[in-house]
Amino acid sequence: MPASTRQIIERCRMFSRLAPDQLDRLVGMAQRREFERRRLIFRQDAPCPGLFVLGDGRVRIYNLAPSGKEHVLRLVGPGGTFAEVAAIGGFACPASAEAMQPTTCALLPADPFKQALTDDHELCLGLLVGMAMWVRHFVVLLEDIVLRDAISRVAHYLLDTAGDQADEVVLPAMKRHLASHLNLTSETLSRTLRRLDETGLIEQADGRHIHITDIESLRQVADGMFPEI
Amino acid sequence: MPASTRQIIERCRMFSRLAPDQLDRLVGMAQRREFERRRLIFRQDAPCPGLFVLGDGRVRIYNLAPSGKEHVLRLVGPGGTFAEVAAIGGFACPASAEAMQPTTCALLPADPFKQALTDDHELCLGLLVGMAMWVRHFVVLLEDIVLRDAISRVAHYLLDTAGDQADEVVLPAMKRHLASHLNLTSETLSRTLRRLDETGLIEQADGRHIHITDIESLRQVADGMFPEI
DNA sequence: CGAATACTTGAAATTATTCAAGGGCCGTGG
DNA sequence: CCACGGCCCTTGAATAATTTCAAGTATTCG
Repeated sequence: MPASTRQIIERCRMFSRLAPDQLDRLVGMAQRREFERRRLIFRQDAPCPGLFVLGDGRVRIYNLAPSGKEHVLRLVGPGGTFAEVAAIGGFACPASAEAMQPTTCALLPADPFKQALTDDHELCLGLLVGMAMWVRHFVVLLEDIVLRDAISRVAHYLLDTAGDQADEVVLPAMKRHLASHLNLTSETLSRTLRRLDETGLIEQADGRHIHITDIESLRQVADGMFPEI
Repeated sequence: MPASTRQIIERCRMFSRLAPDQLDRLVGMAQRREFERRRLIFRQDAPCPGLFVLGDGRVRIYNLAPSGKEHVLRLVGPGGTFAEVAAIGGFACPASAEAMQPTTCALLPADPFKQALTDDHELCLGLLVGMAMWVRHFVVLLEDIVLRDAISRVAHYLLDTAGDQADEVVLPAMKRHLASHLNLTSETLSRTLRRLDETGLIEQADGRHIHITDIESLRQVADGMFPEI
């Protein structure tokens, strides 16, 4: 059963602190948008249509270099948002977005949304805090790419994606997109996972599932100490 | 003549849209902080003391990997702010900060500043927009590092730093810090600048000053087309 | 002026990429 | 139900970009 536009907005983490009538206002301006698998949602440098709230499906935010190389900036899942920054700042989309699966979104158009921000202090405050969290996540990604080598990056990603308790990782995208996100080629990611598997730190069940078998050692690898065997 | 704490806050780009009484409130909570050259302002993972507004001097925001490698995340000049994100989000400093020159700041302590954000809608809105700009700049940096090779990165940095009209670049930090910012070693930066100089796209006057002699070609280099000579 | 630090340059080493080819999974259609 | 074609993933070998190491020169600060 597909989520209603209201449900999409209510379930969004960015809006979890809002009061009912504030939510109402957002629901009032929201436009429902559906995308089939592989459909382009918006293109880099196009005017930003507004803030997208993701209900079902998955979206890949990516950038293309003139050379043709692609970088996956974010992988957004249900409850997440995208194009927030461009919608708020009023500039063009800094990246492209594509639906990786059949996807349902609520679109909060840029102008009414900015008006709501101007009128509604709570909304503004909530978004500010939400954005701060987002920036931190982003800084971590940058530092990962710059300060860690391939194997540390992959180890850190697995630990981060598994969450605090779990030792089971479900990869949220094709490996070549994950690789691009971590600034690796898919070949390097493949080789790196094999090394981690061969040294007994993880087990690659099927293509999408990875089991962490030695979390302590994996943490050491993430911190730059690969145990020489 | 050193700027007063009030002047520091009035001249800050982030607060340029604020009305006088809103500025007053910030000035009221501000603490003046001075740092000598090379002095650590705060350390990565320490509790965030608040939002720093930079009056005079220069500050380097950087991160250290366990391996010892350093990455310069930002170079902040007069009128800029730092530690905004941690102050707003209420988490620990994601990086360290060091004064590169004798530096004067106004510190807006985290708790009163957050209170001001809660009370003052204009302030909140201004900061939200300011932060959106900052995120965009940051995304550009990440895409630079990931999608461009060394020579394109340097060319792009020079064009960006020169501004729209000017063809004169004044480097805001030691070359090894610039190199780290662009995720290069200082050796690679040195070699890259020499290549650009030898091909006649730039002229290295003295250590700190670079003159752009062929802006069109430099743009092409930034877009990944290095003219094979 | 002198010591410390920053910058440049060349040669060697290394990591990750590129190129090339084979294997595996999945959905479609017979 | 099985065969076919397409795409994704894996693996190995060769390549290339950047780093590291080492040494010398220039600059800056006290």
